Amino acid sequence: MGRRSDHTRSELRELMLEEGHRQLAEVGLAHFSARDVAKRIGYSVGTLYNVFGSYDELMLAINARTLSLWLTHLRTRLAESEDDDRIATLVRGYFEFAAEHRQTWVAIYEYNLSDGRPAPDWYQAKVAELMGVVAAEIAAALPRAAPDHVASLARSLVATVHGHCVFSLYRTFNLLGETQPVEAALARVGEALAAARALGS
Amino acid sequence: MGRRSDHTRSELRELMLEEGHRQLAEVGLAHFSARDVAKRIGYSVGTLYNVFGSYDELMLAINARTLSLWLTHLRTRLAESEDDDRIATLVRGYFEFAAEHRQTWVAIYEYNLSDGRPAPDWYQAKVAELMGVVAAEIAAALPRAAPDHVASLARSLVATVHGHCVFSLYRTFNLLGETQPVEAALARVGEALAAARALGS
DNA sequence: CATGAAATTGATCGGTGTTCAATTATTATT
DNA sequence: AATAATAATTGAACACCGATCAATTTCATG
Repeated sequence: MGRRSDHTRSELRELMLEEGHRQLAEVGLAHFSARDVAKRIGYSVGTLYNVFGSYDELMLAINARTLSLWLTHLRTRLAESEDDDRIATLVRGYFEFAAEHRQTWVAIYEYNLSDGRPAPDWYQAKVAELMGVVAAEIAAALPRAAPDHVASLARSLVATVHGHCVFSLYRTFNLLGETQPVEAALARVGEALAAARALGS
Repeated sequence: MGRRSDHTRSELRELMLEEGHRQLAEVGLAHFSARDVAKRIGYSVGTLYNVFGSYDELMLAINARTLSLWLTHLRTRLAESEDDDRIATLVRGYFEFAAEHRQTWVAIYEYNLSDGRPAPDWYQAKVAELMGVVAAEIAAALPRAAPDHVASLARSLVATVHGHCVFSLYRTFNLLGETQPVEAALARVGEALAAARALGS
């Protein structure tokens, strides 16, 4: 009983993406199932494969959606923040989003494409957009720095914050003696910026 | 045709662990299969489950083995290094090991126990041992620092290096314009130590 | 040699991603 | 309006996976 005109192709895609994202947030990557996503919106597995082509493409689309949500989260925090330390706002925003969207955030990093292929350009562009937001704030914080240096420092600082965030969320590494990962990350970022300023002036 | 006396229980465990580690290194976590491990050493699935009890315990044991290898790698590098910057040696050792043992190293972080249970104490102790090696070098580098401060800084610096290492190994995040992650990590660690020294003196 | 305990097996279960012939629904053509 | 062509949808089938457990085989003990 096909319902060819119930939804257009793009409506169907949107339906699956929405349900897929909800599903991933609920059960986590380990228990995520494309079959279930299809079932929950009342279609069969075959239709999902007709729309997305493969599990990889579905997961990529879901992760891209998470990246978009993350981007708007960061931009909103920047816009509404009273704090004039915009980089600290970014760091806190990084942790906030990861904590609030644990499962979908983790999936961004834990899902690797089959046989280790790199992500397609459109996806990498989304990641670059996120990095761009950071780079812009770092450029503002270091007016005298060269663009190359800013980009490279942005990557390094994101890596720094990411490392702290990962260690705070993964229970496997929860060494006893709790730390304050956000404060530690802020300290490391602050030191790096101070060092860059000292060198650049 | 059971071969009850071919191997003792611990020999069997060692066999499975060895083959499991080799298998994981070859095919990666995504294609790793307990069935295959059993088959390759000439036993059936049931026997593997008789020895390890569950997939979780097998993976935990394999990851623990990777941690041990990592530990000896770091200690060896420290012992044989001509460089008097022992912390730089540690940082380079971190990257070296991750690059040389990609699949098994990634599994340490990507394998999460079922339903999110925390790792058992004996496993967390292994992780703590690794952290201890780092903490010892940081304590030596900051003679005037309080032990609490050293431990907390050690965690933060490991997180920093880890973040850089992850970004350098995950192809999904390979933003164009390659960086030198090792150098960046060394710079961040150096700045943090300099800041700690400036504060502590 | 007999017996009972321990080790080993592999069929079985419910699940996964993926494929694809068959069916159904829509559109185009006559 | 009837028919042909096209597109969408289905779900059974396949080859895997982790996990279970009754049946079998091995071995030490009496």
